[in-house]
This record gives sequence, C-alpha cells and structure tokens, in this order.
Amino acid sequence: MGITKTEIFTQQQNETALLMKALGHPARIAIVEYLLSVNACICGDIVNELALAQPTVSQHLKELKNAGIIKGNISGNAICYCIDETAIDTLRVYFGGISDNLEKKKKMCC
Amino acid sequence: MGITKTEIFTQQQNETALLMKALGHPARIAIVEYLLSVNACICGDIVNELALAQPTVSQHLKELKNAGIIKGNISGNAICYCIDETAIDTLRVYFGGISDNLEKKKKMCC
DNA sequence: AATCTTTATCGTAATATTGCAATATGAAAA
DNA sequence: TTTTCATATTGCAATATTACGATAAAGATT
Repeated sequence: MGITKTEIFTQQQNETALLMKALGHPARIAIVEYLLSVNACICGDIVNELALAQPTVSQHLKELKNAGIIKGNISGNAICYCIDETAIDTLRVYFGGISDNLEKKKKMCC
Repeated sequence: MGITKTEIFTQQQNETALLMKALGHPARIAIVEYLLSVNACICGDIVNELALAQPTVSQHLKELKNAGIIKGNISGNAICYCIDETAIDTLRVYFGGISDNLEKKKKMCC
C-alpha cells in the first residue's frame, strides 16, 4: 500500500530507519560529503555543487534537516549548513555495535 | 519524476546510498536486529517474528540480499539467513571516517 | 504419489519519492 | 523603494515503494 506500518516496530527501530532513509539517496550523500570537504560549514554554494535544480536541492536539504543530519543557521540572506555530529555519532555507534556483535559470534554459521 | 539521477553522482556515492536505503525501513532494521539477536543465523522463523505478511517479509529479505546486507544459504527446504559482515564494515568505516573528520574541524563554525 | 512446509513471484492498490518549472519570500544592495 | 540574490514553497508528472492475496516452486514428510 506504499504506507509503512510503523506501529508494529519499536520507536528505536523507526528512528534508526528514518536516519538511514535520509541518507538513502546519492544526492543527500553528496551533500553530506560536500559539507565535510569544505572547511567548516558552507553558506550557499550547495546548489552549484550538484547537477540538480535548485528546488530539488532545497528539498533534499530539508529532508536532511528533518532527519537531524544537518543544521542550518540563517546568516544574512544566505543559510549556513553544517553536519550535526549527534546523528553521525548515532550511526557510527549503531554500526560499530553490529560489527562487535558479529565479531563475537564469528564462525558459528554460514 | 520519481527517478533518481544516479549518473550525476560517483559510484561510491550511489553504492553508499543503496546500502543506506536498504536499511531505511523499520522492517528491514528489525530483520537485521533479529538476525543479530539469535545465536548464529537463523533458518526460517523470520516471518513469525514480524507482524507482516509472508510475501512482504520475503520482499524485504530480497532487498536486504540485493543490497548485500544479508546472505541466504539454502538448507533443506528452508533458507538460512545471516548478516554479511562486509556491508556492515563498509558502513562502520564510512561513518567512523565522517566522525573523525568532524572531530578535526570542531568548533570552526556553527 | 499426495501432502505439508517454506519461501518466491505475480498482480495490484494505496501511498511515497524524485525532480523541476513557476512562484513566493525575505534580506541585502542599488 | 526598486532591484537583486539566495532559498523555500507549491503544484504536478513520472516513477518507486509498501503491503498483501493468490499462486507457484521445491524440498520434506507421510
């Protein structure tokens, strides 16, 4: 039906999935990598970096912001975007945890 | 248009996005967490764990397999699924790298 | 062989996502 | 104040995703 049954999962599972989903598009990965590549965070310029129309980039930025992956500070008539470390840490810890868990039960199967 | 412009991004960006997209649904997060929670990998049982119909679970398993996040070994008339460490490692390293990068440029902005 | 069990596939309805042109907003510059 | 610049919002078309009933496929059990 195109509608996700969030009610049958835990809040933690739903939140994790939302974070992952926000990064589940190459444009949004490219935006995060661009924000990382420049010194500190960037005001403007993001649209020129991607071969996508301005409204499309704006929409991707909005999704990243909603997911908590980037923050935007208004700075004059431009907006200064940067990565929110908290979200990245959550992901780093999540995958680190899975990795550790897998290490423990290594060679028990497959 | 509903179609992602993969051709304007790097292969690495597209691949990372595909991995994240595969985990961008709570059912698929729940599947991965269930596979982790049981000792070694599990043959069958996955359908009973989730409050979703069998074809729906099968479809989610297929997506996780296509993305390389899980592997399935045929074992009699059941299938033994387990997590593919390679994909998890890729993501662990990816977010670890971003985290390190952010640490370096701390307090330069925002 | 007939049946059971497990997983996959097909078809389809409901909804979500992607992308962009047109337009709006709001601050700075002239 | 008019213009300019940067970003957001709206509306829409094309496509993708989610979910499931019906059914198929294939090995196991009787």
